[in-house]
Amino acid sequence: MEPFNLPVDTVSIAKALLGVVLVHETADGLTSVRIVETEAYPVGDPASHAFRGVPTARTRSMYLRPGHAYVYRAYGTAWMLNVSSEDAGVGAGVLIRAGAPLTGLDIMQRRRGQAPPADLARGPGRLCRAMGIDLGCDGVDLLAGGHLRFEAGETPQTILATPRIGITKAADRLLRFIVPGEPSLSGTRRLNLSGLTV
DNA sequence: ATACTGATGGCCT
DNA sequence: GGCCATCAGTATA
Repeated sequence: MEPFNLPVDTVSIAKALLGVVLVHETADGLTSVRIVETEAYPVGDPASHAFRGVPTARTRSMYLRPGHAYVYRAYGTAWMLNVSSEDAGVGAGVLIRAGAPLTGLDIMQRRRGQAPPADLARGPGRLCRAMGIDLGCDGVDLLAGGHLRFEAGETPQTILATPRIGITKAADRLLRFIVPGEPSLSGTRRLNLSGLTV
């Protein structure tokens, strides 16, 4: 297993995670995706669950040192996977918004129902659903080589920063990071800039 | 193709 | 009681 390290700064982690392989081994088998879309929720960000700076029962994992899973439920139906950032005791994180499926496509399809391969982990809720990630994964050290873990992947050629999706506060900040052109990018609006689909 | 809506848990004032 | 870091389904074009 490859040694794997992350920077500490939230925005740096959000960029560094693009191209990284996320692996989950469960009783169903092994699934993995290549991360193509992330969002940073830095210290002081009004859109962050840790905005107040005080850990709660839900958000305590955001205060762990970089590389731990913070899993929560959005809108009562979808799980969201985040990666803690900044030093221990500081609340911040990076939302994993989408991945390109690599292995275990059959398992993902069993969990998600019939869907085009590129759509299986397209969106933060779908990614968790496809990979079997739920509250039980909260607090896991993703750098420790366990069942839910990061593995080194191919560094993307280019990274693009865009506004974040689905939030109302600080919506103008360019804290969503994508690998341009990936078919597994989320968002109903797909911009097409001079022939390049982002 | 886009637009709207219901389901639903947990945290907020 | 209101507000979401969402998704799948339905309706309309």
